[in-house]
Amino acid sequence: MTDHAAPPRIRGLPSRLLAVNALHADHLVNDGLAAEGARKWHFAALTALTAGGPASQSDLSRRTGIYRSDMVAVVNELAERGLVERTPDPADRRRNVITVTTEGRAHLRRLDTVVDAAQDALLAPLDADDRARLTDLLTRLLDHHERTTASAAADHPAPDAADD
Amino acid sequence: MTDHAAPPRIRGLPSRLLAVNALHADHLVNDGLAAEGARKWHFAALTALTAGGPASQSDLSRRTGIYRSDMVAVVNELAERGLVERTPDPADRRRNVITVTTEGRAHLRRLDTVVDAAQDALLAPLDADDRARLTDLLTRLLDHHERTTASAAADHPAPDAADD
DNA sequence: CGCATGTCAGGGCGACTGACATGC
DNA sequence: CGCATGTCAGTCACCCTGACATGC
Repeated sequence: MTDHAAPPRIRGLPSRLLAVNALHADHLVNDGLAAEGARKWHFAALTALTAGGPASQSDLSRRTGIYRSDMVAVVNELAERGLVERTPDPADRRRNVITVTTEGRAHLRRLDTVVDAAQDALLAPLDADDRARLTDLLTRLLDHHERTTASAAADHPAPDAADD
Repeated sequence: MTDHAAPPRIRGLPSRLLAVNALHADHLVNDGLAAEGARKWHFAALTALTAGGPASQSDLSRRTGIYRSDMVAVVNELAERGLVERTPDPADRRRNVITVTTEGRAHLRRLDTVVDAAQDALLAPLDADDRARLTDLLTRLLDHHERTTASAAADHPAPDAADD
């Protein structure tokens, strides 16, 4: 082979490494979820609801990092499939209270295994120690940038669970 | 504060950590480049050209990870601004040979400092050792998945410089 | 012939911005 | 009054799939 591979300058750029790896990770997760007829947002919303209890759409938006405007469609889809219920909040008539159904919980259980499998495929080349190191480093990065971003911004949710 | 933060289950998912951090990184890089009137692709293409020498658009596509179909627009924009030149290849009349101009090199020098600054902002919370660790882990992940993906796929470029 | 190149047309998804009616 | 909520409409970048004409 000649010398025309991608320049190391660009290959090793942290921002690029993050982007490309995130792409691969996304494919793994999306492919898995697609097999169950779901997408990242369904998983994120169901997880947030199961872990944090019933919530308004705005709450859900903040918990998951999905925009309020996009949350409408997500809840619609989940509701159509009977995975959540959307009922008006008697205490605050602006709100809908979103609740997971029993089927929703069952569905989430299946999604969980699929997502776990994807994480495993993603991290395949790393042993347990390296996985922990990577998670730790990424978490520290995230915390830092969430803190930094926190000051600005009013409408958009704290980038929380933009991804699976 | 109450207990309604994002569920740890989702917060700590490697695929999500990658996605959210990649988003932050993208913003940093894009904002920096925007100040110079450029975008990721411009930087990627100019870098590849400068490092690897003149190339056809297909070559460039393979080097950078930008799809052939999208490369057209990138080269158009760079050419309009006089940063590259597109000349027919006499040896193979299907091809255009793309060459960086002097202005292109000067421009890239400015982009380089901007991108470096973005990397620095991105990695701010990590010391030199941790940065090296992170880069190493991400590189290993990338190598693994490139190898795995390599078997399939014909048309699309090896995901190389999809970012910045 | 099969294969590569440049080009265009277009789909799909996700991030993101407004605006607006309703209700607090 | 200002502010939050749910909703709709729509932009933009990126990822990705064809298809097609030309030339090797």
